[in-house]
Amino acid sequence: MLLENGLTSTALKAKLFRGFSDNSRLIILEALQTGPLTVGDIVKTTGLSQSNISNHLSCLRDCGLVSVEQQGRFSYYRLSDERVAALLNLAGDLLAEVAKGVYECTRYIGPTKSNSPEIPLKIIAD
Amino acid sequence: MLLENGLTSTALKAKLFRGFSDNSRLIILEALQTGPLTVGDIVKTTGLSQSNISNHLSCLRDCGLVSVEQQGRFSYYRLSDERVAALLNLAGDLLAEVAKGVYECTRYIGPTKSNSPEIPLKIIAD
DNA sequence: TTATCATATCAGTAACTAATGATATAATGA
DNA sequence: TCATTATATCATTAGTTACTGATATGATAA
Repeated sequence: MLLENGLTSTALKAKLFRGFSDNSRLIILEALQTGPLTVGDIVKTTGLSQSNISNHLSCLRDCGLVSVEQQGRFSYYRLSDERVAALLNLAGDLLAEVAKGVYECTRYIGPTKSNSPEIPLKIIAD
Repeated sequence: MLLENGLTSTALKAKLFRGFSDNSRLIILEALQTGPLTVGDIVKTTGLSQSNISNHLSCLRDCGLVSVEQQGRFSYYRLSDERVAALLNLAGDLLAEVAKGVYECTRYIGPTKSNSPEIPLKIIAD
């Protein structure tokens, strides 16, 4: 389907998946699966820098994956819909049963610098 | 959870989502939702170049999202599991009802060169 | 007001990756 | 064998993007 702006629905879907495809964003989304959190809470639980988290939250908010509620100086973030969590869980199932190869995949979908282990990849399941 | 190689399950999940986060890969996956196709079939239906498609298929195959069956000179590719299609469909639901903002989002999750419309983005839903 | 706290914004940089074009491999048919 | 077909591989390049550090905004309290 071609939309009025020239983007196909497939291109939009790819953009949506990009929201989930970054390690830091995924860490944030999974932290929010436990319930609403302030930015400070997320800083504490994830160890990511404040500006990094704010940048990602801005992105996730614009895309509609999370929502915010202001309370004084605090911003409470939460997942905007239970289907966001459903997508995360379905991906977990895929990872466990279907997409085990992701573990060893270093082509295109390579580990980012911050996640690169010094030790070489090693298969722990057979 | 920290795995033996230093990768967390969250980092693995991010890698998995990257398989779905590229426009060309998604075009290929959605083409395969109609059934098994050869590389040549995918070239015809998508208009992408052969080497580009082969590169992406190699990636998708390594990760376990698609599987191949060789028949003579032809390689028949198909989605490896119905849950791959399920994830695509769930993303479609999210796009329609929750993540409408992706449409306008130009921060981080920006349109790639090949998908950039010359005309500016315009909201068609209110 | 002034200081402090919580969060947001932004430019610059380093790193990542998709696409191309050339080439390699491998199977089939003449 | 030689030509053709189908697919795979690979280096290069151009474009994308995550992170940092500095700064801005805005709310609360002293």
